[in-house]
Amino acid sequence: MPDTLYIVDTYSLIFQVYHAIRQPMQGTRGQPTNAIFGITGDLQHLIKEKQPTHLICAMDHSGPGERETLYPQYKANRSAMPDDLRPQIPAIVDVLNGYRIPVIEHAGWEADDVIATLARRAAERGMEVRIVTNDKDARQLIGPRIKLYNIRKKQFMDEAALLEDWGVRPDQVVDFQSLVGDSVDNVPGVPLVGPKKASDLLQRFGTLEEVLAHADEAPGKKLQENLKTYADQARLSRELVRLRDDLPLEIDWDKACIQEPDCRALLELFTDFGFRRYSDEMRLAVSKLAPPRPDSSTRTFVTVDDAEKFATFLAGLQQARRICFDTETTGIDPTRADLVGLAFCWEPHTSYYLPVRGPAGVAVLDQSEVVAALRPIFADPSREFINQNIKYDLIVLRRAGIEVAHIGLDPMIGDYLLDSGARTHGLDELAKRYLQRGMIPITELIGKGKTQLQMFDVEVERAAEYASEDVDVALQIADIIQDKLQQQELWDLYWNLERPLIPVLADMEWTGIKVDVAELKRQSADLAVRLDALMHEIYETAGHEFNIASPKQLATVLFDELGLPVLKRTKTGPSTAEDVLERLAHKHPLPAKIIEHRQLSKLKGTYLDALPALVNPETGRLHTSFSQVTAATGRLSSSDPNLQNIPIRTEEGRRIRKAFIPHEPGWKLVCADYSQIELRMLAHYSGDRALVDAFESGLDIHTAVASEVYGVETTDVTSDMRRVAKAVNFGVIYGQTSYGLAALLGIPQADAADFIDAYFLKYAGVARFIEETLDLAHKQGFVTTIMGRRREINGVRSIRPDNLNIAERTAVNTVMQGSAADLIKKAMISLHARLQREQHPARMLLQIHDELVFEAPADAVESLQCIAREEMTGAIPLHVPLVVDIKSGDNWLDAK
DNA sequence: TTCTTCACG
DNA sequence: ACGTACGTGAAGAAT
Repeated sequence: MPDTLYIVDTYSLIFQVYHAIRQPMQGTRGQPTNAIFGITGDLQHLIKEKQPTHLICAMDHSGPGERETLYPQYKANRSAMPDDLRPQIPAIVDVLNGYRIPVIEHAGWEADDVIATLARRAAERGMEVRIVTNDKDARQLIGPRIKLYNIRKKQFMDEAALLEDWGVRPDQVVDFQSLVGDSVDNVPGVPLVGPKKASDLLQRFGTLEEVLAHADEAPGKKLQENLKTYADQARLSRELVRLRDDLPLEIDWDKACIQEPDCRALLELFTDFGFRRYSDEMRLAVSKLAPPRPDSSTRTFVTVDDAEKFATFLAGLQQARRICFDTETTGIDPTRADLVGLAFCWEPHTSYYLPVRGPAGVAVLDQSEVVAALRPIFADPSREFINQNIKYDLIVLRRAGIEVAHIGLDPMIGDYLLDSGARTHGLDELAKRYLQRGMIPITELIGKGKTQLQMFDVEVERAAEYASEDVDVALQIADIIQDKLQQQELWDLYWNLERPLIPVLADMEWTGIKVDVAELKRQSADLAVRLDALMHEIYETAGHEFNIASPKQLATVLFDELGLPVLKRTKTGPSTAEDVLERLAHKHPLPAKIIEHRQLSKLKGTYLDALPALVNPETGRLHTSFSQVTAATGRLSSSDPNLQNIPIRTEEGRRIRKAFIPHEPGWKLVCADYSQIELRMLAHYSGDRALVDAFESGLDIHTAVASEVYGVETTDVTSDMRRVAKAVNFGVIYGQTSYGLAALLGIPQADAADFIDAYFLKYAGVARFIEETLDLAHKQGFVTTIMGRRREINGVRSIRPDNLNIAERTAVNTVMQGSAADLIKKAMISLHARLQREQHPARMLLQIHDELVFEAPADAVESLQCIAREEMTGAIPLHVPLVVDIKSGDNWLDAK
């Protein structure tokens, strides 16, 4: 492959994107950024998608050029640079520098001439050249190695494409333009000659001179006259249009090679411009620039591998009050992981590793002796234990027979509270951020992929080095994060909410939930039959077999073969998402069948077939993992398996819940749901009288809102009115647009807009709350939930058009979603404590954002309901009543 | 690894 | 010009 050079006509691109992005965009200091944003996107597209080996940006040099000397009116029709574009130019140069893309300009000549020169010289060196421009003048440069690239349409123009468009060869382009003229650049041309005539004439006579010489043979009297009268004007035009490709440029081709960008500089720029996504990407790139690992001689670690060393270690540990520890185990699922070793650190730079399992024949400690000796120390509430992701170790230790009484700071969770939007809160990441150092990657010990080893296969000394680094680093970082949490008034949130939640979640994960595997298999077999029949119907309807699960193949069938209209596109092609298929369903029988097939195969693949494989063979139950640090709003997330998205909305899906059952006969599942928790939060925050009243009245909230907005009695609210009101109620929480509401309800956008207006008129307090939230978000750069959780928000505009932008929707939604998350966490903690205190047999199993699932003996269900209702409704006093619906049953379906 | 789709609140 | 209601996780196809 020859080298490929992309030459960017930078100003051409700047004007394109400036005019393309009409929405006002502002950086953190209020400066306009739309063109910078557009250019950045274009550069990334070029670098990532086109993958050139070389890239150069050509820019006009300011000041009059030689063409003006030749023809003063040249480019006189070009409007001056807009005021909000000019200040963006230096910023764009900064971005180019950040990407280390050379900027080339040449006094007195335009970028076009620079481009022409670069293109010729590069082609002579054997490079493939692509010129990124919309400027028609550049078409004269097209050649065997030189093409134009239209970055907006993502299309190349070569000789063939040129012939198709203008009907001329590249060497005829100058003559073509001289005949036609160009009103934008104020190039005169010959009157009456447009693209079509110019093309005909040139095809017949070859060149401008020949056309002028044979003026008499041109069709039409007036045209013949014009060709004679304006001959000199055409010749002048030729001089204006013809580009110079012989500028005396000094080109350092090495500098034009694509280089690693200066990520730190770009991060700073993008942050200043308020480019959320780009700055996130850069932050990621910066974080990948691995800092050096400190010399291992700066810390010591002791491998405690005999009784004598163990005794010495224990004596030291006894003295320690604040202890960082970590477990090395046989796996990542704590409910089935066995101990391989334990690491401890209570003073910086000195740590200990206790191997209990190692490669064959290596001296290790006896696990039961270690456990027996450590048990009372972990159980001592006067000691504080800290660790990265301590919930994992709580479960591992419990499995090994150790309970941890007193938990201190988990740096992972602390970091999450400091910056809930950070991509990860892993220890290696924290080490980079807080200590500017790298760590031994686990893959260095056990490898990765298929050949991955077990921790106990690793030489004990190396395992010790790795494990002791972990605890040492975690302890140091814990101190730093603790300071930051205290400074930022987040300590209370950690200490009294997130920290006490850790053992609650550990308990829930440890307990797990029982599933009826036979029931899942029965349902799976049912669906297999239906899917098979459906598959054959689909093949028949389509006329041939194809992979129904492949959006790409499906798109070919729907849009190419059946000729159905493309209603929506994804980045890579026509969308086949459900809403699209739904709108196509009245045109053809296939889309409906696809929808059904998709739905059933989703249920089968994601739930019915996947869940049985995840049942822990030791416990016979499913043990999900709750993450406390994943959702930026403060919600929990659930994975491996995700038990927060078990189907409920369709009949077939709902049925899956029949397979979730209590772990013992005679027990029941109990579900306790907060009713309209986020809307109640909205009422609480806004204090809106009408909304608070609606909740106090105890009426169905959607009916109440419909009655208010439509101005009818609640008894006269139709189901359609309620449906609209319900959508708007959700819309307020999400930061709706009239477009979105209209699409959702299938009503005209104007109607949707009218309803939204009417809503905000009735609920003016809600409108005020949104305004205040946005003001605050803009001023302080973050929003806060009811318990003081913070989420950083970038990109809230100071001057807003009708709709909220993404950052603004996020800001408003986070206050409600996050506050609801705080509330249920608080409830979980007090509920858990109370069940324990009262020695209640019930166990909390799952949390699904506004719902808790328990299991309890049948005769304890009633008391559980009382306790749950009391603790949940009373978790945090609000300005509106909280309502909790509770049901019980023999399985999750019956308990909902 | 990334994209698309779809399950939930 | 682009996208279109917030927040998640998993599966399967394509790259």
